Amino acid sequence: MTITDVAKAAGVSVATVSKVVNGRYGVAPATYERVMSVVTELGYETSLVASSLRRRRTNVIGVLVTDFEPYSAELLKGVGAAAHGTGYELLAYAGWTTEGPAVGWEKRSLSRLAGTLIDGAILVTPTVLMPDTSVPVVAIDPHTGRGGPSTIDADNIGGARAATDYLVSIGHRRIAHLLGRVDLESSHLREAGYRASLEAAGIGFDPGLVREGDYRRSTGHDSTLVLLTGPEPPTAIFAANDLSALGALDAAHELGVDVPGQLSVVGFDDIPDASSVSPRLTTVAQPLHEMGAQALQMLVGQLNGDDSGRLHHHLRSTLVVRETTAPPAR
Amino acid sequence: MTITDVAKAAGVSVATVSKVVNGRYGVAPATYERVMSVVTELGYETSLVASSLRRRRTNVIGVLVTDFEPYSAELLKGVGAAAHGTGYELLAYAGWTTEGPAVGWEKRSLSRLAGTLIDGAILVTPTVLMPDTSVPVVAIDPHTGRGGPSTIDADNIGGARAATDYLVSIGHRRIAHLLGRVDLESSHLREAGYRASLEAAGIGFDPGLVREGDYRRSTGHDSTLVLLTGPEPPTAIFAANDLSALGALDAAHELGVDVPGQLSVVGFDDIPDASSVSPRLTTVAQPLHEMGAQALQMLVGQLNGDDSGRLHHHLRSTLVVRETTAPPAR
DNA sequence: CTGTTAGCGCTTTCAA
DNA sequence: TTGAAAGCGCTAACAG
Repeated sequence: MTITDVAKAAGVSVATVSKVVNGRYGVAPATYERVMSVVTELGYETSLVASSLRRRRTNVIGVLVTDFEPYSAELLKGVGAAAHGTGYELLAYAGWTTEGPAVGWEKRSLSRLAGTLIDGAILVTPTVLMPDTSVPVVAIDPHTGRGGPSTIDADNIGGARAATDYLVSIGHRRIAHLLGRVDLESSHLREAGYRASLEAAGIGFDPGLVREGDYRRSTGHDSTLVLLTGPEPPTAIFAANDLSALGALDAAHELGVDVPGQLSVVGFDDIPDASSVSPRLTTVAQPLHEMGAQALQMLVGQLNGDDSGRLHHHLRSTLVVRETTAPPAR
Repeated sequence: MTITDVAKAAGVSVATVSKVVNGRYGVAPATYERVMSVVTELGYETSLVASSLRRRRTNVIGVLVTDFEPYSAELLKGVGAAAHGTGYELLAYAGWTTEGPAVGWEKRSLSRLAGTLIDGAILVTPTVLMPDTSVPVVAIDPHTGRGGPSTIDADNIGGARAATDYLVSIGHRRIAHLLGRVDLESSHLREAGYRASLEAAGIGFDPGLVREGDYRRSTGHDSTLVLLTGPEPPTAIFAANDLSALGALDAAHELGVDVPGQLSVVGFDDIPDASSVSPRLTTVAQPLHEMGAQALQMLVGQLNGDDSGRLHHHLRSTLVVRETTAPPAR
């Protein structure tokens, strides 16, 4: 079902059909009617691909993610809600298909889509700096806070500080940390918050208590297994995100370690699963919906030419105490 | 940054670059190296749009949704998880931008994307029957169970029956129902389950207790307001989905009606919000992740030519009793 | 082994 | 008011 089929059926040229479909001037009313009736009868819709190749704008905004996991799904809801009434449609693209290295996926995705399919992009957790992009871009939880595109993130260092402070306040001294993805700024900031808290409490930093977490459930699981079976296991774990915290919970369960009786666990993000697992996860909440919504608003602003320059929005993060934290067993 | 730029920089023809990039035979090693070095230096990636226009396959599967709301986001996670390792990339498209009628949105989206951008599509809650599609299609929670494409859904009638049976079992007699989207089969089935339960319990059907819910929070809210301020308010509400159930909770809260003390509420779907609101929502859980995963597997099967014909998978739904249900006040 | 050419579906000048 | 033709970026058939 192409424009050529419609043109043939209506007995006019392809160009005329294009004009009718796009509401251009210079078409006789009778012709307009005839073409339109054929269009509705055949159910023709202009191909996004073909028209985007020729045209400048598509009115489609791309949300580029590595994967559709809980974190990006939450952001997506926020982006989606904010997109209503803006006249833009949304296209979410998961561009990392296990082949090749994850680092740089957003460059590939953006190159493949920008300039043609999408008018602008929201990059979720991009891993590299992209100085020159062909379309407006807003990054959520980016590699680095400055120099690149406009960014949105939550208070990573403050959130991590609050989480660790809380663990200290209820009596923990041996507090482990599961690192995030080392290619993301958020990961370093959360570690920094963790360290700052220990230092403020006068607790010496023990490198043996810091392990990779990678923001992934399986990695969190594996590292926790190592931690708990070591000579001097921690009494609490602060994981750089909820997914790896859930992995820690998995490992504790596997070893028969009671949470929070023998081990406290704190995550970061507050994805939906955090409040539905049992026991419910204590975590640092980021306003994910709002972050998505603000990203969309910033991008639409840029697309509409509100030249407000590079923006960097920092949203608040708040500790949510649930059921995976308790004073250490003595 | 187009293929022409690369060709120019490498001093070869566009066709040669294409061959190198796509790993075709018939390129001298020296040429290959030179072109490749230019490609990496310039960071060139082939445009998905342009290549899809010319080529047959794109290795991209489209997930077509009206909107990124909790229900479709959960499905998306399941689809995403199942897509790993299949060699397909995922593209989720939200095609309904408030302009024009919602009914038929999937036809428009599919026409715009199919044949060029995507090799196959997963349609989430499609509203019309689509007899002839240009690409393989799997529908989740479709308009109608038979005759169209392959489908996935959960036990709607059994779930609704279980929900209403439970309300009856704890003593409710005046049980209202918030309808779903009338263009979806699931909505009718859930109403049928509700009615069957009433009949089995010997409770007369009262049309005044059935109101529109539309699967939306705001509609659920409005209808509940009407219900609760009427002459003979219900003691329980079975909403056709969680979103409208949350709307009912909003309304009850607004009127100072205690849930579950003065009003019981049951939803359907078990979206993440159901277990994180307060009080936590009693609901009928659908295995959303699994539904998404199965949809992807079915579609990949079709794309790979496993001609197993039209499939119709029915998954189980289970009542999850939480905190919004209690015996009626006397 | 390399380049020329045609064409995917569409929009947009520009002539007729 | 209409249509012919060029071209968006790319791939594939075919010459050279």
